[in-house]
Amino acid sequence: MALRYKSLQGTRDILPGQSEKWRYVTRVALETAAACGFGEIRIPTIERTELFNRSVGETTDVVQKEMYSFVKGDEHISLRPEGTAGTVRAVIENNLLEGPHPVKLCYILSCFRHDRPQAGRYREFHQFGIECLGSASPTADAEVIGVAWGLLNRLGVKNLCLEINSIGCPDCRPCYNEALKAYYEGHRERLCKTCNERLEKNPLRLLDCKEEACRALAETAPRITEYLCNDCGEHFKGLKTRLSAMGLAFSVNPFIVRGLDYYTKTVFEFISADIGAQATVCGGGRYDGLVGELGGPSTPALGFGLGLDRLILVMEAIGCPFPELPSCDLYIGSMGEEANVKALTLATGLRREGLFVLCDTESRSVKAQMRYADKMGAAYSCILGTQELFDGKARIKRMSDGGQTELKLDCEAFRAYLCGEKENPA
RNA sequence: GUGGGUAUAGCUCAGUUGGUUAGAGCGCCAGAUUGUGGCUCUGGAGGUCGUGAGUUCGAACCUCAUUACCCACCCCA
Repeated sequence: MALRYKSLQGTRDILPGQSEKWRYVTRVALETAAACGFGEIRIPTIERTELFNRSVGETTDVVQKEMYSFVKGDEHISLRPEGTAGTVRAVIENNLLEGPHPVKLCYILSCFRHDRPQAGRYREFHQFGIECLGSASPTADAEVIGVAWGLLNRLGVKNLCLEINSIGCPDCRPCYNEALKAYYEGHRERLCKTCNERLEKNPLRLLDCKEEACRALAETAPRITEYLCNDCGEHFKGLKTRLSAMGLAFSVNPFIVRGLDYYTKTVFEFISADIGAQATVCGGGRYDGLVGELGGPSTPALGFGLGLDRLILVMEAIGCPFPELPSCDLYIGSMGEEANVKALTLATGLRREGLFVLCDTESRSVKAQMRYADKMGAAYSCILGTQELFDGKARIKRMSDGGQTELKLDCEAFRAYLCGEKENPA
């Protein structure tokens, strides 16, 4: 069959069977955040393009080649490529910083980036994120990382590596950049083509190049941890102390730099070995300059984005348990018009009592109806015909062993029987 | 944006050196004497072999192009 319409490249449908996993993961995420005081915020999918240029960074790949942007009237608009920019905009616009500090928010949203899709990378992808604004303390950093850690633990994801780094602040990073440039200048001919270009604009990026030669050079490059100013150094030390005290295993990876321009001081990633090359399940860090940059009061802040698509891939890869699907309590089959109406009214009454009840809509044979009940996984079934209507009684059948019980043909009798059986399964 | 791989039924896949009406398993629908599922048996529906050209007497198979998917680069969640 030639399909007339297909979903766009890099987008996908999440069907029943899969969607329950998403509901479970998002519920646990919001609960975990709520327990640390993060309230849910819902923000628009579209914002002014300028907002992302400003926050994510004019020179980043995300802004330069991955944003879905369009012009409507005289407005330049983009689908959000991440959640932090819109959240910070909302915080400023709604004066949340006038309230108690820190301001703690979380969200579940989809983001859009025009990348080439591959394993764990989609053009529309989903994030759970949290943002904590108004605290400069390493305690805030530890708490934010702790939320991601707590969520992963509750979901049974125990095999991610937490890697942290500090990329300094406007006081100390320029010195480090200079040191990096000086180091690499002497090795230009050994660097790959893109790294030669990166050397001018953003030397930090040379550190996470995957080319063999570049990696070798990165090994002996100056370490940012040795160039941090006193404030950044103390902050990083404070974070490590707190993570250890919380029992979070981490490693310092001096090669973690992030692709968004707004990060300062702490950056971190949770990395999986089970889902292919796109291994970062959660990434985040501090962005002390962003609120001011977007026109708000100068405010230290940090947050993370956690990729739900990748998280669920990891959970499936390592066999994490998901809650069982609700199962059908009763299938009510019927023969003939009158019985069909009776089956529907009985089902309606039982559903009102919270039971999961199916009934026939196709007027199929009894055999076909029973097959259907079996395929739907009904725990009990019953067939209504003229005899049952005449007697005011019907036999209900336990599908697991075929045992039958006669019941009065009314909602209360069925409810009492089914609930009794649920409490004391045979 | 750059590479590599793949494309046959709803799903997973066969399809011999190019040779008649293109196959299996699973799934779906139905039947196996009266109104009862699972196991078994039988039957049915469902494919212009991703799309478009070309080579050939003849193409699912060979060539080219194109699209989509998968994987990797890049980037990041």
